[in-house]
Amino acid sequence: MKPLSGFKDLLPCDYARRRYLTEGWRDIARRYGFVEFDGPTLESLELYQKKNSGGEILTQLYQFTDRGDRPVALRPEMTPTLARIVAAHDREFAKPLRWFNVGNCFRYERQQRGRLREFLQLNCDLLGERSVTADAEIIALLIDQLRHFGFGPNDVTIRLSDRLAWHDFLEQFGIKKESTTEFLNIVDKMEREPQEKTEEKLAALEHSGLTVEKLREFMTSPTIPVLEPLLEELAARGLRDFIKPDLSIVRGLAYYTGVVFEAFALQGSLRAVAGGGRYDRLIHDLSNGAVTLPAVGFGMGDAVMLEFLKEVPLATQREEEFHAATSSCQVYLVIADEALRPQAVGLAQQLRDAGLRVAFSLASERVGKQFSAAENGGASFAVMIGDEWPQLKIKRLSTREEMSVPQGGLVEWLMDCSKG
RNA sequence: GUGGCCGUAGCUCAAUGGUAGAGCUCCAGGUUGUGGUCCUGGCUGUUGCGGGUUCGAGUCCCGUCGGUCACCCCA
Repeated sequence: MKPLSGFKDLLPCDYARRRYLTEGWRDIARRYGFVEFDGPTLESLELYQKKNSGGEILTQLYQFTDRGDRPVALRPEMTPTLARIVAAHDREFAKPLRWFNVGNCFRYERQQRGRLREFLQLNCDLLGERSVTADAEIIALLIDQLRHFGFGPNDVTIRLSDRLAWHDFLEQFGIKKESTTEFLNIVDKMEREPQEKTEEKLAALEHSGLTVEKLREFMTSPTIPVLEPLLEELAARGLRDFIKPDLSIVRGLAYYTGVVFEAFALQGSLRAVAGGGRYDRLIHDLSNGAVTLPAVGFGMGDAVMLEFLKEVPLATQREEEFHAATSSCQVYLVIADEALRPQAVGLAQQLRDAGLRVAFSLASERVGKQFSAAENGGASFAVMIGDEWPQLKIKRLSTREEMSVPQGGLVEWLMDCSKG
């Protein structure tokens, strides 16, 4: 029996990789004062159909009717759940809210490398602040997440856009509000489609005097006025190198109202590793107008990140250092004389009480095999318990150097070493 | 959801339609207390699954499941 397509069994080595990722996510989110929350994996279908998510994501829902005939869906993303929770508890928290979540999400789509049907996503959201400082804070957090894992401006870039720029543009050319989504879709596909196709689509739209040339001219203009304050603040943080203003980024989700951005991998097979934007109306709409709370946030998926980590040398190196530091065993007790097993387990207990990760052979085994097991488990030290008792021979496995320590001083000796 | 490629031992892969193999891993040894190299030996398969063609199918055909790439879109 295999797991379903798009779902994964996580063996210990897979889970170690996941832990590396999620511990990094949490660490950096907390540096920005973000607190972790969670919500249900299963939600009412209605939460996603209130014209909030919109587009593609609705066709990818894992949806079904539960035993009580309720239409339900596994969450495809965290934002609607967050919006629902925040709308319900609005009065309980001082603003702004800095909330994050690491949770599994589900989308029914064809699996590919970096894309699964169940995946883990980091979500960071800043709620209750309308100004550009919140946008900057969120984007800085996103960049610091990436920097933490060893990615630099040559590995990843934040493509930044703003839907407000497009709203002005639409007005200028007399394109109706109802056609906004359709128009942004054309923009989204422009760089992937031949010009004739774009012209054709544009012609089908009601407008006054808009041409592909004018559209292109607008998109390639050297400065985008609405983005300037945000760019300035990011520059003040020293993060400007990561940013590439790009009006072709419009994002698929319907609820975005202002700034939108995507973190794009420059190395390897170009992919979006994270994405987000401002959604000032979602909470208002979801609560039927009861709560109005501007918000900005982003999501970052584990499947893409774990692939990306393998493609950038510095990122790979950092991950390996993590795994070395968190190996399942630091100290391996080699029981050379089976008669001393009681003393050995006593030592193991002392070492474990002191917080060290300790392993030893459970069966009588040749010394060579025990050293092999020590090596295998990633131990830094092997401690020989044998003829020398009550002296112990300690061997540093990386250098093969050996030293002698009395059994009473072992804990202290190892604690000193593990500090250094 | 659409199209292409792939599926053989735990892993990576061989095998002009004619007896299913190699390397790595793993296990056991290389005389009684030392691991990452070395030497010897050993285990492992309903060739993803189900049909069909054929004297004979891992190989050809159909279906199905899984993987992968592109499209779509995105985490």
